[in-house]
This record gives sequence, structure tokens and C-alpha cells, in this order.
Amino acid sequence: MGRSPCCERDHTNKGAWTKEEDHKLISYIKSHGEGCWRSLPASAGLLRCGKSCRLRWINYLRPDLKRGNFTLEEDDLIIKLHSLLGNKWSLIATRLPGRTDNEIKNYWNTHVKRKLLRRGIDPTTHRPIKARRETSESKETEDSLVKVLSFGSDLEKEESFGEERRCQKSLTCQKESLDLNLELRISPPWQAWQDQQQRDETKLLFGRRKYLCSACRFGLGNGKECSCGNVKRQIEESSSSSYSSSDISSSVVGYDFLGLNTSVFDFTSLEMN
DNA sequence: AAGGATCTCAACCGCACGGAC
DNA sequence: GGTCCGTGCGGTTGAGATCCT
Repeated sequence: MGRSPCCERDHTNKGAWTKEEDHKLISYIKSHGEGCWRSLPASAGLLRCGKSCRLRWINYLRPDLKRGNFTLEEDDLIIKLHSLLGNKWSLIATRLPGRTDNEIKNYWNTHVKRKLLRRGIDPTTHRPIKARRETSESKETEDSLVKVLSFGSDLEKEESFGEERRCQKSLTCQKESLDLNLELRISPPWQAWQDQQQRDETKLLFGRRKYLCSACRFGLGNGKECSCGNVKRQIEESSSSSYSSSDISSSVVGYDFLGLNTSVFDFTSLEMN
């Protein structure tokens, strides 16, 4: 049995939004708030599907959006975050107030990627793709980037490196070079699972994708403000699992990342007892 | 000025997830 | 445990803008 379509495609508009549609959407959300996107179009008198309305609101109409060019600071931050998080645009967007994941993704694909390539850095791996050319622009930043992003090459030479030591080395290196406070446990993209059982157990415990409430996302409080139940659930579960509660709670909230308290991105690299 | 090439970015699409039933 | 629904995410597309010859 197939999934039902998100909307009746025959009866919905597609393509660019008109001013009239924008106005309808804005005034509806102003008076009723966000949420229930599926039923919103009918209620707001729009011939659009709910997903389209949500996208238009989040990426374009939201009042707190910062329009205009990216600053050098934002540029730098995007590169740093991408080197740590990869194409997790929504996570990156949470660190750039007023910017949307779509905006950052587009900016990355059209500007930053090219910029890194010009510097001889692979935008996917953030490692040098050839002998670095000397350029006059932003030498300091470039040096810092090359230093942090080349840690992988060093590691490749050290095949006997244990997984734990590799993690420690990469995080220490990133931390020092990027001037970031990274007292957190995240998996480098290349981290291998020790075995299938470990992967399955972790998946079973935490699920594959984490949806966190605002409190968890921004690390507010120590779980008191948590409305998604992640904090409570994990602490409860920790008592009956092989994970220590300190491992879990420290992965949930309380880190200071880029000067902001932050939530965990992924639990897949929790220390195993 | 014309028109082809390239770039930009809003919007779409398919899929994955959590929750409800 | 299975299915459906609502939502969110990341990759891709394509129309309009801009650049180049």
C-alpha cells in the first residue's frame, strides 16, 4: 500500500508564490500561529499544499529572517560548522540566527564550495586536494582550516590508531585550531562501528533521528524545560541500560559549543561501558 | 543590441522519523 | 507490530537574473 499524497496535486498551485498568496499566509499565521500545515492551506484560503506553505513561511516570510549578504563571520562559521557536521544544514542553521537551512545550503553550493576549491580544499572532506597555493586573502583563516582539516591525512598514516584515540585527536585538533569549545562527543563522519550489535543497541535505545524540543536544541536548563521527553527518557533508560547516566546526560545538554549552550546532534558516539 | 552561457536561489521532491491509533 | 499521518530534512530542479561574447 502506497503512501497517500500530501495534497491533491490537481487542485494546488505550484511554482513561485504571488504577493496575494504571501499575504494570505502571513495574515493566517499571525492570527492562528504555526502548525498543522496540512490543514492550513484550506483554512487560509490557499491553493497550495501544506508543505509548500511551510517552506514558504520558514524560508521566506518568517519575520525574524535576516535578509541580505552573508558576513565574513557567518562565512567562516559556516565553513567551520560544515567541517564538523557535514551537510546537516538545519543544525548549521541553528547556529546562524536569522538564516535558514535552505539559504545556507544554497550559499554553500554557490559560494563557499567554490571558495574552498580555489584554496585547494576539498569542500566535502575539508582536506587539501593538492599542494596549497599561496594566496593573499585571509591567510590566517586558510592556515587554520588547512591545519584542522588535514588531521585525517595524518591519521591515515597511523593505521594502528585506536578508535578512541582517533576521536580524541581529531576533536583536540579541531578544538585548538578552530578556537571552539567542543566539550562534546560527536562522531567524525568516518567513525566505524565496532560491530553490528553495538550499532543495533544504540539504534534501539535512541532511534536513528532525534527530534528535540527547543529547550533541548538550545540546551536551556538541565532538562526542566524539556518538552520532548528526551532528557527524561534517556535518564530513565540509562538506569537500566549499559550506558552510564553521566554519559547520557552530558550528551543531551550542557555543552558550550561556539559560545552557546547546545544540545547533542547525535547519540551514536556515546561512550560504551 | 542580441542571444547564448552561467549563476542564483526559491521551490519542489522523495524519504525518514516520531507519534497516534 | 503494522500502518498512516504530519512534519522536517537534504538533494535537486528550473525560472529568472546576470554575465559574456
